Amino acid sequence: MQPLSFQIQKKLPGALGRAGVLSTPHGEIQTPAFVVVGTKGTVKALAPEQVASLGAQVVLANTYHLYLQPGDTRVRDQGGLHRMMHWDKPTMTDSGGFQAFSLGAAFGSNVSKIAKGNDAAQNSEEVTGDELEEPAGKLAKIDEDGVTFRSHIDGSEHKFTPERSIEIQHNLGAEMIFAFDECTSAQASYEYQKEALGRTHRWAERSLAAHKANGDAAQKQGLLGIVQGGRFKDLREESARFLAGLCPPAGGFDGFGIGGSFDKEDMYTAVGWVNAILPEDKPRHLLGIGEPADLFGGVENGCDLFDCVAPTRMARNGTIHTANGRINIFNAKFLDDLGPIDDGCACYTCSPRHGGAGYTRAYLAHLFRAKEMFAGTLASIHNLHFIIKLVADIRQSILDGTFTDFKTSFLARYYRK
RNA sequence: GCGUCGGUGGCGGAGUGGUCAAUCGCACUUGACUGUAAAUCAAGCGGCUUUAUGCCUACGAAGGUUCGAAUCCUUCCCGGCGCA
Repeated sequence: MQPLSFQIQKKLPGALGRAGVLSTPHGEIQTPAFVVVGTKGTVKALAPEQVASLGAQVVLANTYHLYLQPGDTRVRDQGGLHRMMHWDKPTMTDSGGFQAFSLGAAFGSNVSKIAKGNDAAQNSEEVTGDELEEPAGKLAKIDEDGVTFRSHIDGSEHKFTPERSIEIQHNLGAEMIFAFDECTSAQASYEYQKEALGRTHRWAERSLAAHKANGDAAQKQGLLGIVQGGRFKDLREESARFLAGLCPPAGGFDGFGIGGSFDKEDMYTAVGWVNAILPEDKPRHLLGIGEPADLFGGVENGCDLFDCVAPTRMARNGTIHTANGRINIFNAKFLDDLGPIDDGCACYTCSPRHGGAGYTRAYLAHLFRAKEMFAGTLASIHNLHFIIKLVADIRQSILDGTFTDFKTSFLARYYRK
């Protein structure tokens, strides 16, 4: 009995994209879908009912964070992630592999997992390996066995191995869990990416073995293996082949994650390299990606699921998605703007009610400047609605056979200058 | 009226003879944010330009001392407090 089953409904002609349905023990997910991030067992600033009302189908929490706080056994003893946070739809947990990056190579710097322009290692002669660039004070150290973290909360030391990550994820109880991997920096050299990839593959085998060793959990939770390889075609393809090879007809991974770093310019191409190789009948989750253009590119190149902190983080920081592009609600011009946040949007924040229009830009500008908590709530509702609906609309356009037209018109409007 | 303390950039508040266009905080302006270390972070914030170890104007006002003053002296104006 497999915990996850994936049915493709319609494919995008001449491309890797598809619309489908992913069945889980907590219900179905219509794919492509945007997964809302709720790192610590809550989508920041929102009640679960609000998250559900936005059309969210899945929430992703984080292994490292919940292990530290409140502790995975406490989550288990509260009935698991669903019951603890009052979310009865599907959930996922990330393995903690991203924290190997964010608390390791990226700690104390501005490096993103997306390389832009001159960020890439080939343009930086300084970067020849992992050690040279590592910032002082970083909180994660990687070795063959796993990652040693110092808690960002109290500095205490903790070690994650593949086996430990899976055990914690079993305790948390999401129906989709991830293999423990090493998320690398976009600034890492080819040599380092190759070395890290080998490690990630060995960790994938260990994660899979640890998962299958717990027969009870393996019945209820699906394990997704994570493809790495940075922005290098040969490494990405090697990774996809390796993980696919761990999937005999009767077992193996229940789906795949595509993680790590990319060049902004050809992220979609890189995703396509991988998805051309991964088994077609299992879901593919593009980890940590959620810009509108990237969602189109990811879907077109065969991804079914996306999660990203961007909608909620940007919302809390005052950047708001509109059909005509992003706005920064802090800009002085919005202080007296009595117009809607995003004309035509149907979210709670934008919807007319009480005999009037939705909340105005001027009101949000005020709430943000006044540091009122409701600002983050209203903006998070809007941004999440925007992105969730975008992915749902992309899905519908695949079913309708209008994907290309939809993509062209949406992007032209959103990114026009 | 007498005494006393004080008047610094939008606000609060450092500075008490040179390295001061003036620490810092707030406010303001603009950016950034892609498996959340993030309701965070970064830059700017007197004027001008050839954007510079540049020029000008500035620390209540006016004079003065000094090579040099936000910093010292004198007078005036304004405010707090105390005494009448």
